[in-house]
Amino acid sequence: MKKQNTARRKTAASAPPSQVEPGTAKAMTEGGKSTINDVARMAGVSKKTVSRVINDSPLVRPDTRERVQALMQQIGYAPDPQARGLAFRRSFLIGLIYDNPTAQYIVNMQYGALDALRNTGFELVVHPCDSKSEDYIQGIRSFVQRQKLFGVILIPRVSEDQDLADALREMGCRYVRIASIALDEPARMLQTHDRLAGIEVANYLESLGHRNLGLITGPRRYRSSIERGGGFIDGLAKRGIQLPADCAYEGGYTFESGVAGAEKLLQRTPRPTAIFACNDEMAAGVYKAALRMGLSIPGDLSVVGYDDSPLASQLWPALSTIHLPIRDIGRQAANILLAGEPALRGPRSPPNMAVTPHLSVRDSCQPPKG
Amino acid sequence: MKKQNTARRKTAASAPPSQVEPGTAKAMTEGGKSTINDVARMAGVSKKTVSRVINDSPLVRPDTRERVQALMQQIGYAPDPQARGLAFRRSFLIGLIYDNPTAQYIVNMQYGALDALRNTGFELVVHPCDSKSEDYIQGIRSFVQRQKLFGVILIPRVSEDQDLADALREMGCRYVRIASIALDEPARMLQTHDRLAGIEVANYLESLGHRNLGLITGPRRYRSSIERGGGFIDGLAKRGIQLPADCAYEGGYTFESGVAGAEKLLQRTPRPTAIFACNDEMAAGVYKAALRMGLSIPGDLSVVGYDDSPLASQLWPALSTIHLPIRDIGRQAANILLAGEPALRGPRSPPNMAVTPHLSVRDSCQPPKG
DNA sequence: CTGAAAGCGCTTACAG
DNA sequence: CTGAAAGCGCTTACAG
Repeated sequence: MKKQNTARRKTAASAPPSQVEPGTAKAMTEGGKSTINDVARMAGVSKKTVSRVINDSPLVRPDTRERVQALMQQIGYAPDPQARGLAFRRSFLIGLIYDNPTAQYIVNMQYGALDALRNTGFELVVHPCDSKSEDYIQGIRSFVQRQKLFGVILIPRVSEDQDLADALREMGCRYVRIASIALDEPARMLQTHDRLAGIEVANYLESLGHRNLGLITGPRRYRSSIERGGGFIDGLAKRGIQLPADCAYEGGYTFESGVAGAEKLLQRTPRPTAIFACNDEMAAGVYKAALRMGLSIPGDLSVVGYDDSPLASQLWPALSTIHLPIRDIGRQAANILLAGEPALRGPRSPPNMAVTPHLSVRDSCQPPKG
Repeated sequence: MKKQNTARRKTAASAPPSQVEPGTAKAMTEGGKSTINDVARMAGVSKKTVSRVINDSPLVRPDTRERVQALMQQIGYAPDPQARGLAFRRSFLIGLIYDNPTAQYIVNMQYGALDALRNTGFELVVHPCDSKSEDYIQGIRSFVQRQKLFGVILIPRVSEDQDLADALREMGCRYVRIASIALDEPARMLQTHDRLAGIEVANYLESLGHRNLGLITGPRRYRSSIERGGGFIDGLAKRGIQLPADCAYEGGYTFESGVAGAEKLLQRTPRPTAIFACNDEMAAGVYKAALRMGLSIPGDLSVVGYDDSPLASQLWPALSTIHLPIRDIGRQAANILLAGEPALRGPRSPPNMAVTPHLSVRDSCQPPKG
């Protein structure tokens, strides 16, 4: 057997890649996909050696590795993720866990994660959930265990739940949390720095000359809301403007809450000349309230949103808003999860760099009248 | 061995479910998940019998089945999808394949599919693609084969590609096509009847008194565009109104194309008093163009959209639009895929009923002036 | 650096 | 109706 292997090896090594023995080549083309056994037989090595090549083990002679790799390439062999997973006791699936944010956010995050996963042999499994439900962590737990997930990506608001993170860690499940501040160790975090963006909005509106400002935040239980609104308030304070308590309204990140918030804020005397809504949906609500009251944007009221969703450029006038590179965030999150994974096949996606939100200026702001 | 099994069986059968032998129970709790072997041992049957219970084979005595089922329930046993998949030569994954429609559409479709998949042991893997790219079918082909997908759900525009459907059929991969008309046999189709919706819009606007109408369609290569626009034209014709050729504009389902289309249409004499845009994004573009020209909605111009995206209710005035039960469509599509699958675990989702779009009337239309 | 044996947790023939 | 054997396509110890 060993002799035969050696003999075959020589044949294969001296022959150009296109001249594989016809019989063997046929055996693999007709039955559908080829297996590790086909590769081993054709390369004249044991399947264990092929396995080592697949998994980038250093314990393979360079020329053996090259030969096997060329052969795999040639016959289009790719290891079966299920078989590999069964032996590894884990799958090659990555879960994307989220709780009801905006559709555009989710879809872009998916695109980004898939950018990083392309040609790695990993796939993305989506798992929406309801973080307000009593037993949602149990649902995630069984999802992770049943599928033996390689890891999960956590999006706000679930990413902010420490109980969930603890549960995952206890189960030995890798995870990355996408959140506005560092809630976890760096290897498990991707920060979006929402506070900086809030400060930038404050600076922008102050520099336009606005002194009477309004703020519509998201729900208090969202860390992002606290950071965005807090950054705004701090930014104003640094420039000598104290935002009165009745100039901040707690919204719910929904269109309707934006309408309600604007109606409340615009009744105040003096009337605010600019409003920062902590997401675009609420900013659209501000548009509705203002237009209904006969106020023009930006003539009578400047508005700034957050997210740069498609909505922002589809409103009229187009909304100035904080742009978040969500797709890139998704890519980086998946990258962090895969970092140091030897079983990776194919090229890696570009390296990670700090994520920074920035203001995208459109047509919804101008200096206040008079 | 056989005797021992019989003896054990009696013990287990006579003991209440809560009194499993401590030793055995412990063996399964400590090591993490229990396997088919644990269940077999504890139930005093062979693993093959347990397998039969799992797969709902009729070749099991009712009382044996019940006993095994109770035990599985009690110890929280669930078969490993990877091992099962390896033996079955297919996975328990369902692919959602789509090409760039609106985010809300995709996300709702995912929710719907997951509604049907909940507690079935199947998971949803997302796979966006680019149907304009030369080799996108090859990409899908390798995705399907690599993951040995159980089946795929095809969303417009990829669902309309006959080459893709042929490729999947040839590979023996189940699929469901979501499309406006019957492109395939019923077991592989879910119709959305876009033509009916187009007719409904025509009837509605005609009944309000509009006689000068404008139409902004999607791209010609989208079947949905042809159906929506065609239905509109036919509906008008049935009521005695011929839509002049220069009153129909081919858009691209994008905001910008809506702006461009409206600008073109509104230059015409007599000016249209109502415009039907074949999706909400383009309708938002019509808003922008009209407002910029100083026309009020609905005072000077009535507008109808299609999709009932969040955008529709966030515009001001709120947009009247065709509502599509997308989540339900997703659920039904997954249901069709799973139909007749014996390996299903857990309760099925509600049965399928015809999907019908309907007009959701809001504030963007009124009778024409004068 | 390389390989033969055993095993991951299930299932499909094949017997009874 | 039930079970023992072999196998799905990989990997992990264990030898050499």
